[in-house]
Amino acid sequence: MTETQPSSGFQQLDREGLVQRVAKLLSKAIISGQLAPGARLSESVVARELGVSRAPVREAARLLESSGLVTSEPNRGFFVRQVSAKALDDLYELRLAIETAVIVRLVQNWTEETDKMLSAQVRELHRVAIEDTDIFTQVEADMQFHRLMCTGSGNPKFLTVFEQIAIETEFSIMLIGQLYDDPTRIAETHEPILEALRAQDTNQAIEAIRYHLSEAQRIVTKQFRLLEEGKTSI
Amino acid sequence: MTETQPSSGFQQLDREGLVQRVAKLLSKAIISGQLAPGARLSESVVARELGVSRAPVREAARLLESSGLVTSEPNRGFFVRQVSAKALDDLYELRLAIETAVIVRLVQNWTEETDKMLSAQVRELHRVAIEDTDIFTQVEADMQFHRLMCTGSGNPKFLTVFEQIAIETEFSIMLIGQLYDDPTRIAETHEPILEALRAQDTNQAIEAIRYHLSEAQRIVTKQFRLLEEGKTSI
DNA sequence: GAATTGTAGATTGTCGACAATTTACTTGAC
DNA sequence: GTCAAGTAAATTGTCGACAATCTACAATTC
Repeated sequence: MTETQPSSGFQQLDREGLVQRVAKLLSKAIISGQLAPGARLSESVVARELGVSRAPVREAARLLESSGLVTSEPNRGFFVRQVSAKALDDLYELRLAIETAVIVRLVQNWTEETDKMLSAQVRELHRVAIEDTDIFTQVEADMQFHRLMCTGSGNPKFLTVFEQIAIETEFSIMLIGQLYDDPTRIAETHEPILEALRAQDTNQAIEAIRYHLSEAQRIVTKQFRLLEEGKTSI
Repeated sequence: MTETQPSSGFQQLDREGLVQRVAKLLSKAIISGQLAPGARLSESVVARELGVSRAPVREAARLLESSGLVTSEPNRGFFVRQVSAKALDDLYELRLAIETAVIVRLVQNWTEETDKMLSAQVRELHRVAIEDTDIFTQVEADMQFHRLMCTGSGNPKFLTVFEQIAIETEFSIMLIGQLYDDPTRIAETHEPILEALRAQDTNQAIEAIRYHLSEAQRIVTKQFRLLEEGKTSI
């Protein structure tokens, strides 16, 4: 309707506003650990630093608040979220609930398309495990697999919730610093999930995701509790 | 630490900022149907109407966006969310996933306190069903029961997600206008849930919530699809 | 007449300034 | 020395104004 042009593959150029750019920068800064948990997020400082006014910074901060990276107290401002081991456990419990439901639907809605995407992502997981040692890339690839599952489920609400979970998970993992002793091991625990899905075996897929998540949780929380012993709160 | 006073039950007075008040007003306006779905949410109009500047209105709108009541398009502004029958189905599916997980934990964490709260809420449900015919009150009471379940689960993440679900559900129900043919019937389907929880019977509780939600969904979507036939989109 | 281009009005995006509130420090009383 | 009250600096909350962008309609071309 709107596009009647011959359309010679022009790629949509960045139409994202200042707010989203600020939000992206801030979340990178937080996730990468430049801004320590609990640290005050001064509007004026951030604004000055980025060369913008406070208004877009405020909006970006509100955005991050809704995605769980920062908290806000009235008349006191924004703070980088504190994460506790308990919160991490809670997060994984929520994640299991969501992803279990996702799998049920995913088996119903299984398509060639989804199969391809997930297979490719498993290969990607192995690639980054071998080639790349950057934690951020590894975690991102891991999350992308689960994100694709949500997308394939056909229920966009699942993706919405997962997006929040993903941000918070990444945040926590980045805090720990080094995550996987053996990245290929994580890549491998994704395979049983995909196989069970392909075989349309819901129960086995659920079992596989349960194992995968509990493995991830075990590794993460172990590291995390180690960290917590040092500091009073992380 | 901060409270060393004798503390003779002073109720915390409104320390909520202008933003939250605007947000509350807007969401009331949206949920009550004053602002039709799809309608533009003009910042200047709202600001003028409420006698405030645009800044707090913008922030409030962003808040509502994160809770799913409004959507935003860059450089075009905010719009009241459109709801479809499909979206409602998706919402109930998500809700089932969450509440099932909540029940599992709730059985583990069962306390006298929780028992009391839920019992009282069931009584409240019956009360509003008989005395009050106001839909908003009825739906609010219904939601409160489920909110209490989330609180009692001990996992605050569940409550966070449910809060969003609740807002969107209330929104959809208000759109329909008249919801329950028989409000006492809805009140009654809460009882088996509570009984199963009290008996620490996880499976039966899950079965009960599944029945309750599918009942609710059936009623809501039936009404909804009826409405959708009239208008092209609601 | 249909489609494209140009233009005016309205709306959102961003800004700098002022008011309200909090925080950190100093002062004073016991 | 400890606690309370008072005060100044810093920070957030709100505002009105200007710039960038979109929308709708008029003018122009084929």
